[in-house]
Amino acid sequence: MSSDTVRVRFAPSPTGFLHVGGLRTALFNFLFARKTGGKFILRIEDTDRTRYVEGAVENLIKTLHWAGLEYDEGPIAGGDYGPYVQSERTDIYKKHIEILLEKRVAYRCFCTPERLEQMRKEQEKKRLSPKYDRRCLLLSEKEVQDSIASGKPFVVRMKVPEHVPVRFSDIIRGEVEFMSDRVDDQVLLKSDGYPTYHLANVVDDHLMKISHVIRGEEWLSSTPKHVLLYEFFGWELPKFAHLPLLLNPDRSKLSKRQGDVAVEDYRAKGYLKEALVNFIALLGWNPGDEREIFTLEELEKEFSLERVNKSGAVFNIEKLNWLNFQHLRRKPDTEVLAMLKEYLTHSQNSLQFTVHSSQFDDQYLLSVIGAMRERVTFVKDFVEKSPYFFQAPKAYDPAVVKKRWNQQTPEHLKVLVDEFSQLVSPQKKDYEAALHRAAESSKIGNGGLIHPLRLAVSGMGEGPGLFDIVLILGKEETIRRINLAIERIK
RNA sequence: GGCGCUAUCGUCUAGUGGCCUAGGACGUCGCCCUCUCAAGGCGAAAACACGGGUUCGACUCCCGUUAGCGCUACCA
Repeated sequence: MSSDTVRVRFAPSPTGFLHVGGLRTALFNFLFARKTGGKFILRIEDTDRTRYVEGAVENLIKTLHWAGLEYDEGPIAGGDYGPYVQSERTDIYKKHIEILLEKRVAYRCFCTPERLEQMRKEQEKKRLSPKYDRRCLLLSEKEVQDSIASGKPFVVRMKVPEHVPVRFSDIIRGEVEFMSDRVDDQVLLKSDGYPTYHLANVVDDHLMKISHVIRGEEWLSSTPKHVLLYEFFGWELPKFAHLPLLLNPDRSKLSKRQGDVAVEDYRAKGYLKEALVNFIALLGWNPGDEREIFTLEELEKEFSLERVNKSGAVFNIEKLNWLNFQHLRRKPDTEVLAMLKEYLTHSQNSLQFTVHSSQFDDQYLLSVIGAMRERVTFVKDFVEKSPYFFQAPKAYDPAVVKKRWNQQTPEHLKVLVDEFSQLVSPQKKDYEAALHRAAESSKIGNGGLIHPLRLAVSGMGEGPGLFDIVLILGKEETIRRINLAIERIK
């Protein structure tokens, strides 16, 4: 490229949902663009009509937007180098195929898929690496013209030069070299008139003035084909950076079967975009110091390709959970409140809220958030880990009953109810003092009352400070629950 | 099979020849705090794949072995 402006692209093919590996590739491209003041471009690689999925493009854009990775040029948004959807650029590819044909660095191939398959089988039998045998390269000009005239379907293949080293420099991996003999005469234009990835990719990257090709490591092996194509056209090579793969816990390439791979899945499970972005940024990249928690804005400032690793990284859900916890904790109350309300309205059906009718005012929810903040990883945990703030206990944890509840407990709690009943607009310290008085008059330790009370109001043996719970629930509800527990726990 | 890439605690990683008796984080375990559970604090167990070189000196450089992964389509 003549200018030194950084232009990078994320070029997914719309075959379904956005894969977390794809999001990572998109993120690194985005961060590199932001860091260098360059442009981040979205290009849709939909040249395989058989794999096209309805709505996939919209979903891709939606998911990228959710993650905060806004593109500067691309479908819908537009830009000076469009269209950004490859299926709308077929004329461009055809024009470039003509150039290659003209230069004799590409040729038409009339071989049928059946013959190709047969050929491959035989090569495999002889333990040769499968490679097109160049039969159609031997066709005379007349034979070619006749075949075209007779309407025989054909593809266009690149003519790979024999026995020359193909070298390129990868920002992450250094110098990489392949011998051209190992490179197949790759199909560039399919018989349906659509280009293959290899052609479309090179043509578009050049035409869109892409300065850095940042993509997954699975593309490293086909890069020689691309390098050759740039040479054929006489174009300057972009810089390459092949990112390490994301792996399953068993170190195979990240896939379904072993968990969720769609960004949508994580979003649906309640993961914050901040956590997911932070997590995948750390998969293959690190700042060089000991910081772990990053916002997207911080990543934009810190990122560099030089600090990207070479080896694959296992997608470790435990750390993602921890990051979700960290990012959730850092959110202001008002934001958490909005998320909690959103969650509550969507889960109304499965829960029967019995506290304070079915509506919880902001003040109430805010106090629940304050009490549970240190104890939740997901927004849903506010309800799942402390359901007692939303409904009276339906059952009492048997293990806790066994440990904290004895024959005298109901008597002691009755004394406590008396003490609580006399309180007027009690504060936390008032409940505490009342409990102390009740314990004293029953001649038991505070713990003998605290634990049963916790069980009575929450049904479980864990949670925020007991007096925080009682204060949040309020005097009436607390007394109601104590009486309920006395009736129900035997 | 061929070609290519990779190789530090279970996992993510720091480390660019002496600072390494290898640092941090997640997870695990223990202790402290404490009405419980968390959070927090403190601490523990836990790694340089192997073998050769190069060098006064290798986790770091080179070679080989092994292992893992990727590619090997008219898919991207």
